[in-house]
This record gives sequence, structure tokens and C-alpha cells, in this order.
Amino acid sequence: MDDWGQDAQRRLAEAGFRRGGARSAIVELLDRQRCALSAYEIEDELRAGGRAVARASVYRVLDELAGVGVLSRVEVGQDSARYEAARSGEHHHHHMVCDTCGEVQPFADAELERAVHRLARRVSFDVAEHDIVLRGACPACRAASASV
Amino acid sequence: MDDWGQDAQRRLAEAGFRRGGARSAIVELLDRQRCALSAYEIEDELRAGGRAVARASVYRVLDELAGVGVLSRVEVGQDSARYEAARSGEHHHHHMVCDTCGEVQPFADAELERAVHRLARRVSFDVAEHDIVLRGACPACRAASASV
DNA sequence: TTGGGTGCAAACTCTTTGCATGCCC
DNA sequence: GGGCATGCAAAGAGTTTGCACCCAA
Repeated sequence: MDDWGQDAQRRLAEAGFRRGGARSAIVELLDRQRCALSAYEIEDELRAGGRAVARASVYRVLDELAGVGVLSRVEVGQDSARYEAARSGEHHHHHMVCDTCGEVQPFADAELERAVHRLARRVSFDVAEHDIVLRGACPACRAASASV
Repeated sequence: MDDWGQDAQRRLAEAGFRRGGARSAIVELLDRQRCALSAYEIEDELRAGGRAVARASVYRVLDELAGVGVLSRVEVGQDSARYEAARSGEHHHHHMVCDTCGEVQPFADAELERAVHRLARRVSFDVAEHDIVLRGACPACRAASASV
């Protein structure tokens, strides 16, 4: 499961970046996540893990990772942007966001992907990526509002 | 085509809002658009049209319109949020964004909508809305980069 | 030794809030 | 006349930039 981390480090090296402690710490943290984190969450997790990284460095490294194509930036709402490892094929997924509590859950759907790819061939743009966000109520918040 | 504007005004009134010049100017502007505008674009258009509205009022009115359910907030990238009239059924669409020049184009696809609705029944969330963003190169930017 | 990597702080952009004034009802 | 609507300015949140120091190569 740490192949993403190694792949990311390799691509950074190929792009001419040197090694650095802050960058490695961020790559390792992202490699351990199952879903997207915000920049602040990344900063907090790193500090909690005993390897604090300056906020500016967090943003710089995220930008570099996105630049070499191993990081996805996900916009799930009005709040801050989220970032997650862009793993190859089989892990491709999208997100559901709870309007009430803000919880973010990943989901994957082959039929939806097929529809997107068929559509991509018909439109005037050269489509490179796609993001799909479902918004609504998570099970917990739905239960809470139903009981009121 | 101005039924959206009237509908919006009616819903605002039902929600207990009074009438106001700034609000009317914004509703009328949004009613004339074919795709989403940013808050700054709205402010500029209004000033250019001779009915300047303070930035704070733009945001306040957009928030009120979204609150009564007649405005969609669209996140299309790293830049600012965009807003567009949420017209009923037949006008439902999503967006393609050019990574190079930032152009935003609307598109609609029935198959994609069907896939989303089928998916919505299977997931744990109560899905109320969905956003789909395609990113890539618009025809002009693709031509420009191919000729380099 | 040299130049990129990092931390710190300030700047910047977009958005929200506070308060005084003015208009709708 | 009373209270919401608006404008202006300042505050806030998230992100970016400038610069000095440090470390990898």
C-alpha cells in the first residue's frame, strides 16, 4: 500500500526536486489516508505526529505533488479545499458530503464512470479529469433530523 | 424567460424578505445569464450597468437566494465560487472548465443524470444534489497547445 | 560549496460581519 | 415610525509570497 508514496517520491525526483524532510513527511501522511484531507488537517496531523511542518510548506508540497500528477485536489463545499493521493485506476472514487455535519465519504461507481467517459467523447472539450460530488444527509444526520 | 426572476422574488417575499433595489438588480442580472458568474463578475456587471451594488450586498443577496433554493453555488476550480439561477428541470446542467484559460461551459447529459439517480438510491447518504465538473482543454486552448 | 528546501511572518484574495444610514411597509 | 435593506469599512479565513537560514547533493 506504500507504492503510492514511492511513486510520488520517484516522480518528484524525476521532475528535478531534491529530497526534504517536510516533503517526505507529507507524502507519508497522505499515503496512510483513505480519503481527502484539508491543508489544516494535514498540518495538525503532522504536528500531532511529532513532525511539524510549516503551513507554507504544506501548501508548497501539495502544489508540487499536484504538479507531477500524483495528487488530486477535491472541492467538496464552501469550506477549504481537500487533497488526496491520486492512485492508479482501481482506487478512483468520488465524494459524498453531508450538508449538516460536513462529513466526507468516498464512493465508486462503474456505471457512472462509463457514462462520464462516453460523454467525454461527445463534448467539445478535451476532458482530462472529472469530479463528481453528491450532497445530502449522512445516515447519522438524517436520523437526527427525522427524530425532531 | 423572466419567470425565474419572478419566481425568485416571490420566494423571497414568502420567506419574509422585503423588497430592495440591490436585490432586484442582482436577480435581474442573474436571470439574463446563460451560465454561472462569480461574485466579482456580478459586482462588475452591475456597476457597468449603472446600478452599482456594494460587494457585501452581493454576497448577502446570493446567500439569501441560495437559502430560498433558487440559486446554485458552483465550485469549478481553485478560484472563486460561481453562482447561477437554479431553474426547474429542463435547464439542469453541469460544467466543463478549461485548465488553461478558465473558460466555463455548461453541458447536459441525460445518461449521466440517470446514472447519478440510480447511484443515489444505492448509497448510504440521502442525496439531495449533485455536481459534476469536467476539467480539460477547451477547443481554443487545445488548438493553441497543439501548434506549439 | 551551491542552490533548492523549509520556516516564519507578512501579504493577498475572497468572503463575512459591524455599524450607521436610508428605504419599504 | 419601526425595522429590514444597503453601503462602507474592517475583520476573518484560507492561501500565497518574500526572505533568511539550513540541508541535500
